[in-house]
Amino acid sequence: MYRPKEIEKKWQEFWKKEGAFEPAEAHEAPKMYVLSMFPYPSGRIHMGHVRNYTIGDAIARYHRKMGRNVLHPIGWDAFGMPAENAAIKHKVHPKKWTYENIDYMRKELDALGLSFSHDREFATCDPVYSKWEQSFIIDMWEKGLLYRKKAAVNWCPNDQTVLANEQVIEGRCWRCDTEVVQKEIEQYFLKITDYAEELLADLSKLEGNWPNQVIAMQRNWIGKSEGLSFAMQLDEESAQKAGAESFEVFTTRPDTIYGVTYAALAPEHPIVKTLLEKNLLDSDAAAKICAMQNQNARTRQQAEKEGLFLGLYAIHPLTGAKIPVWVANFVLTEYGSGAVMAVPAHDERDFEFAKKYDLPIKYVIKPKEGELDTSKAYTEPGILFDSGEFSGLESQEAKKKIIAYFEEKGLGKRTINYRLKDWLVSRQRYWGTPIPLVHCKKCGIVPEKKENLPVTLPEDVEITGEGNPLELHPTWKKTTCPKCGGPAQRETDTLDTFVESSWYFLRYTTPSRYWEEVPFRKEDTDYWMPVDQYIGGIEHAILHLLYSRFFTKVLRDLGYVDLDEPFKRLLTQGMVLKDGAKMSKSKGNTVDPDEIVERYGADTARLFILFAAPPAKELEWSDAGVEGAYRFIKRFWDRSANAKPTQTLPKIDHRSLSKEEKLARKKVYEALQKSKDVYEKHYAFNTLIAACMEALNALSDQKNEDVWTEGYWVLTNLLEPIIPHVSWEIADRLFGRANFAPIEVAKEALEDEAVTLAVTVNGKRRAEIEVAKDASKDAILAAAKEAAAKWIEGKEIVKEIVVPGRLVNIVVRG
RNA sequence: GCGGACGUGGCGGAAUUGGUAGACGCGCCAGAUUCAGGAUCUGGUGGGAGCGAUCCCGUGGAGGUUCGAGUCCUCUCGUCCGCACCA
Repeated sequence: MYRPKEIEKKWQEFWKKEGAFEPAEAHEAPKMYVLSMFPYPSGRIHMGHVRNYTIGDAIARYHRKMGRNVLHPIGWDAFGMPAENAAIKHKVHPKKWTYENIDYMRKELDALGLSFSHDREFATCDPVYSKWEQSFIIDMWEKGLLYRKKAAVNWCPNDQTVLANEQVIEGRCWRCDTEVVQKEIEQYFLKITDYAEELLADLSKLEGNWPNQVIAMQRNWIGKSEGLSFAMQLDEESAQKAGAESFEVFTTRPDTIYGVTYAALAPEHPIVKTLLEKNLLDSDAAAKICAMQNQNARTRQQAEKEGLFLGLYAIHPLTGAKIPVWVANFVLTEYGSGAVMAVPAHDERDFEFAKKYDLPIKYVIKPKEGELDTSKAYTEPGILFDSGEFSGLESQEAKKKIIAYFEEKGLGKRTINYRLKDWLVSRQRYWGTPIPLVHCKKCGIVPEKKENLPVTLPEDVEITGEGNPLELHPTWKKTTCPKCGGPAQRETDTLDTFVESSWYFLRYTTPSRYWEEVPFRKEDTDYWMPVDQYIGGIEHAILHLLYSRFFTKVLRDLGYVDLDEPFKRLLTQGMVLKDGAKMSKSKGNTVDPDEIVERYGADTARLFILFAAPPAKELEWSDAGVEGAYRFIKRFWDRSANAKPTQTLPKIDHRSLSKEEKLARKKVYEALQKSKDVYEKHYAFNTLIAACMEALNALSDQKNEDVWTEGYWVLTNLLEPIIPHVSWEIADRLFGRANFAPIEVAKEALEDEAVTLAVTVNGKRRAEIEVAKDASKDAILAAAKEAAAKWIEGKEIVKEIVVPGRLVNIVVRG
């Protein structure tokens, strides 16, 4: 009788007692670092976690059984706003709430039989973790990679904090979905833009090992574009009005420069501000511009193109023509220089704007073939005309020559622009890593001395949700200046929690007893890094994965690691759906993992999740499917009675077996052969499970005890990563687990002496023939013609094709 | 608009370099067992025609390459995801 509860409890206790999953500290055996993204301790695990950790666990267990030194750690991404929200709502301290959640969730994960190293477990809110994070932050400050500036930032009015660009989804807060507003405050930024080029270039190293989608998303996010930037000179009168001689513009289409008929500034452009301050625009115009400025990013995106003439004229740098200068709502202040040269003939946006305000449209590029259609913008490359000395050139060539001309004459220069912006890392929240900086009236902003780290959070705080508790604390921020010793104030901002998750994978490489002395040991990161297989949700395609790549490069340049990229292979697992929608509390379509484990056992939950869909695809929850998984395990358990205990793989004389016995062996070894690709290459666990099911079905059609025994020897090995508890129990009873090691494929079991070939006539399947494995082509053809006589009779045979082991195709005519 | 993924039975999904489409599981049908229900076991199950051996049609659609296409090429329709006035 299969009793999952007893078996699972037994082995979970055994694994714990034995410390069965701690990696060897010696750096001798070939290593395998398998990592599922660590969870936020929200309170309870959900099916997404179960899927994430089951996939990682299957991979880790496989490699362990193959004799590799496997690092498969777990930890807790423990800082963050939900803890504060819980504090506000339930009057419980964030620290208490967080650590209690961790204790509960650890039990839930253990109940799934996940083979984690528990020695290396930590929470990112542990002060001993903050200590090193603060140390890195100080290094970055000293290197100028962390800096402070006043900036218009994304402010979430609900969470009372700033958000990074990456955390604003369609104009709303990524966490609470509140509409984000703009606010100007002093903030800390990490200079991720210094690494834009390398972050972009190194994506090509990840190709083939990371999903294309993630690579494409990061490329797009970094958003590199090359072109020409130059100064548009204002005429004398305009310069006086604007209080500026010129303004900078950027274009990726210098080949269209002779088609410039106007210029457009962003509503926030300094020249526009000056005009407003000097009251040089009439009240209607001023009101209109203010309205544009006050539109948030989201509504502006959807708004119709709007603008107005500023009464200024610029000089075309090549033709000397007078170019009217407009303000326009479609010009983004944060990209490039916040101003554009407009070429309505060859840019859709400029065209739309020109049509609306009746501005001239001048075509200067024509297609290589065919007519120019002047009812719309022609945005493709082509041949230049009406472009002075550049007329007749192709776009590509003209771009180069025009940039060269500008550089030669000192008018402008070749420029690369990125969409990526510096990472805003400060948060006005309590439950985060304190930024280890001190404000001194005399010395300015000074880093805390490293020997004083960590700067820890005060515990006696009241969290109300209004303002920053560190700012409001009566004494915490009072300190002395690390430089001059005078009175000073601590920085009260804390770090974005994505900083913690940007290096946690390095921490795991070093045994916990060193954690007080070092963030991680170089010898350990040299051995373990990069992570061989990283597994997590696609929602981290940009945020976490880009920040981690950045941090790795920074830590490399600071001398901590010798590594360019942290994650060698990435698997983004699909969502878990119920009734076609993502499981969520608000939709009320969740399935509680604890209930499934309680009812069927962890092995059933794991089997169902790995069988129902390949890991990268969405997985539709099915109660009937879970029942099916449970039935399979029960059969697997019950039929193990057909095998006999042994310490060695039985020797079988293959030739003496019956057809059914041979087929059973074949299915068993086919599954074994498949397992290598599944566990090491494509992770299509569903197909391996199907192969094991076929093998069990085939074993059940015969009665040979040795074949049964051999079958279980192989199948408990293959299924151990997927359904570990029942596999350990059976393998322990039958084989003393002697089979938990690499197994050789018995080649004779895979080679049939007779093969079945399909006979097709003109590609249509007509018959089947059975021929000896080594039958000659002539013999096969003769058999095929006999079997397909009915379709060949009276017709001329044009061609005969024999595909060994597959089919025969006879092509006839008439 | 740009980028990515994808489209196969009632459902989830299988199908090496092009080589017997629908493995495996769910569901459904029938039978066995059981006091009953449930559970278990055995068999069947793409659609259509026929008593039947058999035949025809079938991988979103239309073409093409090929002895042979779910797989390759062209066009087209549709779904999902990400980014989006980025000059």
